[in-house]
Amino acid sequence: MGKTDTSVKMDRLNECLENKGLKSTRQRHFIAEVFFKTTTHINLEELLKKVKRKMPRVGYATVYRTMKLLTECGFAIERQFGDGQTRFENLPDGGHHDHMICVKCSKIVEFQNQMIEDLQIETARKLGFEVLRHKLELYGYCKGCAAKG
Amino acid sequence: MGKTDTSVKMDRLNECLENKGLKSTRQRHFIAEVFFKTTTHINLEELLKKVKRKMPRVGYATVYRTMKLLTECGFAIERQFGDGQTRFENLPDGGHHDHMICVKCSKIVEFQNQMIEDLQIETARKLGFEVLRHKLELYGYCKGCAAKG
DNA sequence: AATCTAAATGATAACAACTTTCATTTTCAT
DNA sequence: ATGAAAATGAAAGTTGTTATCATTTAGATT
Repeated sequence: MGKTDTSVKMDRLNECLENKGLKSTRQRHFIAEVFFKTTTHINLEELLKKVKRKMPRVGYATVYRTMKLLTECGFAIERQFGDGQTRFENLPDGGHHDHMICVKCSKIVEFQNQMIEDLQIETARKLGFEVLRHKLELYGYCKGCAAKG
Repeated sequence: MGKTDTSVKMDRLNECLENKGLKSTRQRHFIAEVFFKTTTHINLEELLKKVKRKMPRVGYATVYRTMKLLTECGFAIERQFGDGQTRFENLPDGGHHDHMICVKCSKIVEFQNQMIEDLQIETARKLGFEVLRHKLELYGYCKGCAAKG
């Protein structure tokens, strides 16, 4: 068994810090580590809580700044699902994906459809736009909630 | 020449107010009128400014409440493009549309592609989701900005 | 037309999430 | 070990949104 996914990311992060001339601190490392292990769309409050379990003295500002850094370095993606909170998600290994959000139970399901992506680029091109990134969210009822009513 | 688009909407708004047992006030009428005439994705601050030009005593809260009402009644759609502000857009006559946002000059272009919409519904269905509404935003360079570099 | 009552308004306070500031602590090159 | 530059943590400041409350107004009822 080789290196874990998280430890590979940690190496890449250290590299990134060095390139930017930033210092390698215990807090940054630990916050990044905790974040890399998440699989949900976590907000700062929740992430801070997780971090504090092992490093109780860490403040909100440090988590905020670290996530800003991880976003800049391309490790995290910021998402806003309309509830007024910014959520962070790990850059998915399997490339970009989109989201379906259940308006009843708030379940978030990820999906990917290459044909939609291609059509987006094509549609944009016709209008003279060059697409860098996009955001697609489907709101509706998940299987369970649709069944109930 | 018949009724203007705005005056038709005003009639429908009055009907809607009556149905809800709400009062028909000068402020509500004027704010709605100003909003109906906009073609951009306006935020509350900007809308308030426009309203104050003719009714200087109107407060932020009234504009806020009126837009909430117009959204409930289906006259306006709330949009969030990630800059931390809620923007309002008139319900388009030609049905739903999506947005392309230039990351350089902030230009917003609207577009519509039925095939993308169909694919969304189809993709969702495969995952047991029933789509009520969606949000699709393409971020990139507009014609002008792409040309400049 | 005057009166009444519930609703709307406008000023302002409260709130929530995000961002900055600054004194203190830590990293890391010397 | 030492010192300069950067990071941290606590707290204050921002910004946009929402709620509160005394006053005003719409519209029904005398």
